[in-house]
Amino acid sequence: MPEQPLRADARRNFDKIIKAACAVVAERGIGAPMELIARRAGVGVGTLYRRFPDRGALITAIGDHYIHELVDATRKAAETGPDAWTALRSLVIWCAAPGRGALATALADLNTETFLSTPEFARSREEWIELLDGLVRDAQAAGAMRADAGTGDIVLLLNVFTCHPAELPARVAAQPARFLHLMLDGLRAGGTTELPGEPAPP
Amino acid sequence: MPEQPLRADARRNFDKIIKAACAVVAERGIGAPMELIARRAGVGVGTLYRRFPDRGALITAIGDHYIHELVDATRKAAETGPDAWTALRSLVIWCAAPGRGALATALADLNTETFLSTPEFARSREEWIELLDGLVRDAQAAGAMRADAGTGDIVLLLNVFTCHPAELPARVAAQPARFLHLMLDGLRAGGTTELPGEPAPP
DNA sequence: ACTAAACGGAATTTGATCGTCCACTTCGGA
DNA sequence: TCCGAAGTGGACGATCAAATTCCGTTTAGT
Repeated sequence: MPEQPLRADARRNFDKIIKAACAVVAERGIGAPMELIARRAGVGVGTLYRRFPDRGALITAIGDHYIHELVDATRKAAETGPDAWTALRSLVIWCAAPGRGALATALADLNTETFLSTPEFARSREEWIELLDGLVRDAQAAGAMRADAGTGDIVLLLNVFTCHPAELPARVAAQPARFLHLMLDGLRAGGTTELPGEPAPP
Repeated sequence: MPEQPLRADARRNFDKIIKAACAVVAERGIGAPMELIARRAGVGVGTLYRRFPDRGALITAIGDHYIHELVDATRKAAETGPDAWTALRSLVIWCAAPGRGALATALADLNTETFLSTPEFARSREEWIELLDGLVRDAQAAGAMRADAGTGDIVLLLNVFTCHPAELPARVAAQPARFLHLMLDGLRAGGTTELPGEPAPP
């Protein structure tokens, strides 16, 4: 989101930095060393600091980037999937892709005072919840998803699934799909266990 | 595991330290500040260092403590549960109890060079796998558990579920049972999705 | 009552990360 | 082609958190 048009090379570096920062933050969390990020981007710390005055600015940029990607992916899934359940499933898989979920978890550590309270962020978030909610309702109406779980459950399930990869055994990281499917089956209609507690609100 | 008989008060502190260390490591991982552990145990850092020359020694002690608890819990579940599936289910729930799973994940970060390669540890681990394997086979033979998932899958599913609580949204931490049940249903016989990949070996 | 053992926590040491600064390089318009 | 603004990398000094040591004081146990 640079205000002034950047010079071509600077623009390139900006992108490289965001990308690297996403990866590194996913691996090491919000407090990852700035230098590590710079290195990963193939750039000097000086360059990093020129574009983002401090860690806060960088993290904000990452969060912004992430929420937009998320909304896009959700919308695309809704449009593409032959039916709501399929869309839901592919969205969940998208969210849990290596690094993506971890990034989300890391970002969740953010103080609420940060950009998480920005009206712009709030709007994106709401948009996302709404899309997701629509999918869930449709999937349930179609009888594909058990009625005793809600949108909030999905969000939480995702959170549960998405540890920092660094903390996962290699084999899980290597084929997360297998375990995701186990969980997804748990959500399908015809679940045999009565779930304890209340459906979590979004 | 003190060699020489300790003075009564020292023995008491030893236990308090192990307990506190388990809790703190579960919350903050392997690298948790030693002072935090000491404080949590209601003890000075000096005392902590008197008993455990360095962090390594403390972590080793914790790991040792944990693997034994795990084997015991598994054996007890096998003996108690009216059937294998019930035993399996209650064991999984035991493992994912607040703090327990997180401790396991934290310990998994350990370098293999550490005590994880101790013959004694290896033996305990094997014992555990064997017990678990027996339960899984029985549950599958009884038709209660889908045949396309194995012991290794359970171990990994547990790993997936057990992030550091510090990194989980409060609501997940507050009622993990709900999400566990979703996953457990995914494991029950009659799963509707063909799982990708191979059953993970233990 | 006496001594070896244990205690707590202040003080010191160590190591890591931050963010600044500046000499050098590159882009892109004239 | 040339020049200045914009951009770059990375060494450097300040800061800080945590590890570990040290020692005067307290306590268990005989």
